Amino acid sequence: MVLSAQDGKATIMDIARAAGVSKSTVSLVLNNSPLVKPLTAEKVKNAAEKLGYVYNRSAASLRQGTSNVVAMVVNDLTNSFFVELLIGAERKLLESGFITLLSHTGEDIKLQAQVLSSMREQKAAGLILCPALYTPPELAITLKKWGMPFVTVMRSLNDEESDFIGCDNYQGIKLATQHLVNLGHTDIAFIGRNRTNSVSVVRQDGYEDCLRENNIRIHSPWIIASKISMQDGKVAIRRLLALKKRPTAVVCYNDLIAIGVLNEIGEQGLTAGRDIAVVGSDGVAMAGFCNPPLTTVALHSHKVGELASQILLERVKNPDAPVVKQLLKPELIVRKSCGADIQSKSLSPDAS
Amino acid sequence: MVLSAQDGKATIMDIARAAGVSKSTVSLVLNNSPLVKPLTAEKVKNAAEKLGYVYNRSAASLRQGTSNVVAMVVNDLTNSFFVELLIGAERKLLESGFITLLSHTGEDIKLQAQVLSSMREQKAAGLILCPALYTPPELAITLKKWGMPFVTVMRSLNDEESDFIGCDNYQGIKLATQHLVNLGHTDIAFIGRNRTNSVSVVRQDGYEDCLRENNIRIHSPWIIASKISMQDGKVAIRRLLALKKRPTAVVCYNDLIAIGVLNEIGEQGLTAGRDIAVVGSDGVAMAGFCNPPLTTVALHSHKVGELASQILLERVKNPDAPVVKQLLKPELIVRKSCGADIQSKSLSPDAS
DNA sequence: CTGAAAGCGCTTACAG
DNA sequence: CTGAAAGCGCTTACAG
Repeated sequence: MVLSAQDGKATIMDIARAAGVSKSTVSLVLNNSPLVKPLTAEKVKNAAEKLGYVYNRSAASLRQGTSNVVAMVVNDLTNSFFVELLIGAERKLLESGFITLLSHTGEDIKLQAQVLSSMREQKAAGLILCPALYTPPELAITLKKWGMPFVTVMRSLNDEESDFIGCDNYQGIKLATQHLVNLGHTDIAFIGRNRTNSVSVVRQDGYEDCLRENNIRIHSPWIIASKISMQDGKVAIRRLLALKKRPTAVVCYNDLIAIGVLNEIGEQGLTAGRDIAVVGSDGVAMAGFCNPPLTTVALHSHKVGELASQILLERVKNPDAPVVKQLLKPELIVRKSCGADIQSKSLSPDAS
Repeated sequence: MVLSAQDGKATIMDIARAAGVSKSTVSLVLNNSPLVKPLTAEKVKNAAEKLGYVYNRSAASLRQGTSNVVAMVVNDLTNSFFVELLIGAERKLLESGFITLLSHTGEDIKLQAQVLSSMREQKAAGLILCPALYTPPELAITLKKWGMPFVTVMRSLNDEESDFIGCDNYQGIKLATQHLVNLGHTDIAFIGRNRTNSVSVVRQDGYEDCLRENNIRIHSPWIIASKISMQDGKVAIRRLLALKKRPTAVVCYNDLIAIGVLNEIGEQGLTAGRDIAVVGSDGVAMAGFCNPPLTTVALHSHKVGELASQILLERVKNPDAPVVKQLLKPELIVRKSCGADIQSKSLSPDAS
C-alpha cells in the first residue's frame, strides 16, 4: 500500500474525488450506512485506505453536537474495587465504539465539579459517576439541566429519577456478620463507621440489624469510625486490640480497611482467624492474596462497571426509557481470616 | 444569577451581541488573551456567565487541528503500580488544562493498536504510553508519522528518538539482591524470568550481576519464569519450596508477584523473613500492608506519572526540543519480609 | 441509491 | 485594542 504524502491529512472531499462520488456518499459509507450500494462503498473504502484517511471526530462532534467519548469520574482509584470497576466499564464502552475520558477526584468535590464542567465542554455523550463523598444531591439536577445522560455507581445521589447501579450493601454486610455469628462469635466489632457516607450508614445498619436478629447486644465501643484506607484500618484495629474487653471478631467496612486490619494483627504477632476473626467487603482481587486470605463479600466490581456502561448507553439512546435502579447481589467468599477453616478442622474426626 | 432558557446553548455570537463586541473579541477573552482591554474582557465574561455559555471544544478542536485531551494507554491496571502512575499523570495533566483519555490494553497489542487509532481520530494532543508486552518497535515510527507527540513510560520502544521515562530497573533489583546478600544469604532465587520482556531481562541481569559481584554462583533452577500476577507468583514459589535444595531468599520481579509469594508462604505455614526472605520491586502502597510487610524497591510511581505528563506537555509545545530519556533512581525500603528486623534483633544485646 | 448546499461554533490572520 | 471574513471537516435534510 502506497501512502500519500498527505497521510492523515486527507478529508472526505479528497476521498470523494478519488472515488468519483460526492462527499455525502463518502460520509454515509464511513458511517456504514446501508443506503449505499456495496460496490460504491467498496470503492470509497479503498480510496480512503489509499489516501491514509483519518476520520476527524472533532468535525463530526461539532456537527452532531455530541461525541463518542464517555466520561468516567471516579472517587478513589487507590481502592482497587473502583479500578476493577473502571476496567470493566472501559472495556465495555470500547466494544460499543466509545472511548473513556477519565478523571480521578480523590473524594474532592471541588475537583469533581471542575472535571464535570470540563467533560461537558468535551460534549461527552454520557457520564459514569462514582460520586465523591459529600457530593451535594443537587448535582443530579445540574447534570440533567446540562442534558448529560449519566448513571451513578456504588453511591447514589438520592435522586429518584436517575439511573443507579450499586450493590446490596445491607445484605452484603449482613451476610458477613451472620457468617461470624454462625462461627460462634458474639463479640463482633465494626470498623468504618461514617454517618455522612450513606454506604457506611447502610453497612453499619446491616451489621447492627444482624446482631439484633441474633439477640446479640450492640456494644458501641466496638463500632469504630474510620476513613477508608489501609492505614486507617490499621489504626482502628489497634484501638480495638487495646481495649480491656476485646471483640473476638471484626467486620470491616471494606477490603481496603480489612487489609490494614490484617496487617496490624500480624504486626502484633497475632493470627487473624485464630486469635481474632476478620471479614471485609467488596471482594477485590487482592483479598484472596492476603495473609491469611481475607473472607469477604464479593460485590462484583467488573460486573458493576459493565452494567453501568450498558445502562448508560441505553440511556443515551433512549432518554425516556424507565429509570434503572439495580443492586447486585453480594456473595460471601469464605477464606481463612474468619477462622472458618480452623473451626471445621477442630470439628473433624482427624483433628490433631 | 438568572439562567437563560437556552442555558448551555449560547454561542460566542450570542455573547458578542450581549456584550456589544465582535465574536473575535469574545474568542480572545475566552482564551485569556492579554490583547483585550480588561474592561472589555469583564463585560464579555459577565455576558458569558449570564447566558450560561459553555465552551465548545469540538469546534475549537476542529478549527485548531488539535485538542486538549491527552491519551493515556496503559498495559495493566490490575497492577497498582500503573494505577498510581495513572493517578499522578492524570492529576498533573488536569492542572495543565488537559483531560485524560484512558485505555487499558491488558497487554493486548491488537487492542492497543485499535485504541491508538481511535485516539488519533480524537486528535489527542499527545500520548502517554505504557506499551503492552511484545509491542512491535515500529510503533514509534507509526506514532511519529501520525505526528502524535508521545512519551513511553516504564517500557521503552527501543527508539533513540523518542522520550522515555522509566526507572533504573537494573540498579533497583541490584539494591534488593545486595540487601539479601548483606543479610547473609547466598541461596537467592529470582521469580519473574521472561526473556521477551525487556524489563524482566534487565531485572534478571541486575540480580545475576549482583550475585556474580559477590562471588555467588548462579543456580539456574532458582530462576523461575513467571507471568506478572499474584497467582503466578504463588505458583512459582510453590515450585521453589518443593525443591530438595531450597533457596533461603527470593527476589521477585515485582510487588505483584511478591504478594503472591508472601501469600503462598503463609499458606504453607511458613513465615517470610524468618523461614525465607522475600523482596519485591516497585514500592506499591499495598507492599507496606502485606503480612509481613514487604521489603521492596520504591520506583516512585506517582513521580513517574507526573514526570511523564510534564515531559509530554513540553514535547507538545516544542517538537524539536532534545529527546528526554530519564530513569528515576530506585530506593530500597526495608520492611520485615526480608528478615532484616529479626537479624538486627538477634545481633542486639537485649535479644532474648 | 447519490449529489448540492447549508451550517455546526470556533480561531486566526488581516486590516484598521 | 477590536472587527469582518474565511474556513476547519464533517452530517443532514432535501431533492432527484
